Amino acid sequence: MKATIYDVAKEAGVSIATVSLVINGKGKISEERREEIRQIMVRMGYKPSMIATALTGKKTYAFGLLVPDISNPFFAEIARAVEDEGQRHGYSVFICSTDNKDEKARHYAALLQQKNVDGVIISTGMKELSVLNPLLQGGVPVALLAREFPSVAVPSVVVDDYAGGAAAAEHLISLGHSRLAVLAEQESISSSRERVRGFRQTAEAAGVFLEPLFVVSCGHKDGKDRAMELLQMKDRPTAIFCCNDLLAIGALRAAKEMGMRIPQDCSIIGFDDTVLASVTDPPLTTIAQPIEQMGQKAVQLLVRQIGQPGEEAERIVLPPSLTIRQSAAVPSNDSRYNHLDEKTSG
Amino acid sequence: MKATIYDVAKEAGVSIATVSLVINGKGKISEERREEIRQIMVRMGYKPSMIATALTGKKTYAFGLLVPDISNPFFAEIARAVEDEGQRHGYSVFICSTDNKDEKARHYAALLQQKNVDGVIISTGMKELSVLNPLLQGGVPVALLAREFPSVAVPSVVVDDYAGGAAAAEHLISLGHSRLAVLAEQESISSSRERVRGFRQTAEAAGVFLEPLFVVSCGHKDGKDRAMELLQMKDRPTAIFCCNDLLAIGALRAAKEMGMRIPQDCSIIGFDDTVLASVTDPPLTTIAQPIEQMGQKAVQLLVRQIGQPGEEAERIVLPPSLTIRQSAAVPSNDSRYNHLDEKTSG
DNA sequence: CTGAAAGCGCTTACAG
DNA sequence: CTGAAAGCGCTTACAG
Repeated sequence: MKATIYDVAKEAGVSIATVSLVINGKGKISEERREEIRQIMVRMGYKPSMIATALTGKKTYAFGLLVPDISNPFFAEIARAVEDEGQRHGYSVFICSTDNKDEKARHYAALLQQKNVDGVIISTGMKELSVLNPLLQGGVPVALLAREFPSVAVPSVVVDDYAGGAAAAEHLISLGHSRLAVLAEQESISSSRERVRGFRQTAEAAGVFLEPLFVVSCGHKDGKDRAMELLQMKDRPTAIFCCNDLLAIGALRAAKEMGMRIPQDCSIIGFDDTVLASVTDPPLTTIAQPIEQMGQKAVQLLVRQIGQPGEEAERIVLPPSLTIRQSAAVPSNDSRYNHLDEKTSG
Repeated sequence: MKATIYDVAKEAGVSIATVSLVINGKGKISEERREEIRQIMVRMGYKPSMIATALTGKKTYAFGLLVPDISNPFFAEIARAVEDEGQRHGYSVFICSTDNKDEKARHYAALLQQKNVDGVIISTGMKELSVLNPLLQGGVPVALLAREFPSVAVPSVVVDDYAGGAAAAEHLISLGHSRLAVLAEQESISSSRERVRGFRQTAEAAGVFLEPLFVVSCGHKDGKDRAMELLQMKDRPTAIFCCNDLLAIGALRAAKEMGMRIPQDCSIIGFDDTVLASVTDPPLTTIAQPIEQMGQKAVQLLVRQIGQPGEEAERIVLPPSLTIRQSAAVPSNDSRYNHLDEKTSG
């Protein structure tokens, strides 16, 4: 069997208390003894059992990461950042894919509590408070990542969605577009609403108003269909702002199926800047989220909370940035799809 | 604080032993008492602490998943499959990205052992046995997923790499290609070697021999560069078999940068069939791995081992399948890139 | 049918 | 400078 603290104590001819003290670098023990015991530990291949350590009231050095789906590239990248930063602070992470279902989220939250995790990072959408509340009441530190829940004071890190939407609008308008459309996520997703709001207000400030019919929200799978409807309207938009890259890819496909060329016949701009964006054809111009930084900040918030519970809930807002690739360009008038008047800027 | 078994015992007026028995559905306890105690548990919101449970010699209901990088779509999809099947059996999973570095793998392996996980699924490349051995010697159940380590008897699930390579060759040859190239992964990756072997032998059996210069192995980042070199050779290949989708994407880019059209000027075929494959332009024809099934089988192997240690190490080989999209086609002679004799079949 | 007691592998006051 | 003892929240024989 694996060596326990008793084995090394016996081997060293001391009590387990002494061994415990050297493990934790505590107490006043002669440096010689300390070193001697350390040697014995490595010789015996002794590693303290973290579960015993945890039972004794200390931490489990594990936390949970709730995401909609770990196989979604955005969350996979988030997970990597969280894992690395967690590791840096000594934590392991449990992955929990919820498919954005409150029920699954609740189930995972309860499970994580039973496992006595030191905290949980929530990056999944939640309709109800019923997933957050048990955690909060159980005194489990929580940090929100790329998600918010207005009514509760929980530390969170988000990208400035409004600014992201604004940047998209600015780019499109500077390119000379004036018939703008938006492919949004479900109404319930606050980040998506903010992106649309930023996009709309910035466009309007520039004198470009969004046709109500041109702003549509999509479910998980119907991005392509919605985009196609958009592109089939008369006086169709010359540019589409998509609230995430997956949606943008749907739009790309819709356009391709209709025989349109991107960006000549229609500009498309995405949001997130995951691997996918660099791989599509054409590569996506998109609003980049600082994914790595977001993951890092989230675990830092969580770790701070674990260290000093009851701290004030900080809210970190990170700036997005525009990544220009090739899916957005100056609108052209010579395409067979542009049979309408276009006020092309300079 | 959270309720403990003592709290519910007191509330129910029984001993903690009795409560424990009803928790575990053991012992002979009158159905009324049992039910009464159950009610009390739900009323008090009592959930047994899994860490105490684990200390008592039972399981932690957690296992580790070692992958090169969770943000790599292939492994992200693997992780999702593993998570779901794990969940189905009552296990949570720790993610561990190793970047294919033995040192990181060893570190994670040791950590997982300290955390007393019930097992670990290894899906990361390892150069040395030094990562596997401590686990094996520590009696930690292990299952290999999409990776093998010849010299040790560990349950594993892999795709039939040879057959995958063969399928790629068959497809390309049936399309009429005769100047075939291969973009392989590092020599050390056994699955890649097998794919190349299957590809080569099948081609040769059909009378098509691979130019030695046309078989190159790439590191993590230089797929595009290697592909470009390939495409710049005189008598350049008309088709490239890439040992994973990422490499194929590199080849796609190389071709695009050189002004070549895919598949008209060169056919490209990948391996894996992750999300990426369906998003590129043109969408990738690729050899699909049954990712979900692989993940499921791996956890089943692991769970079986946890249940009955010392079982014989089973090796499960799953068949790959060809997913035809648009990156491979009949070689054309009219391209400016095809200035050379081509024996185009039928 | 149910309780007392030991034990899992640690940590932490408390003595000395 | 170091040890004896209690305790973390459970499970498991062993009695009765």
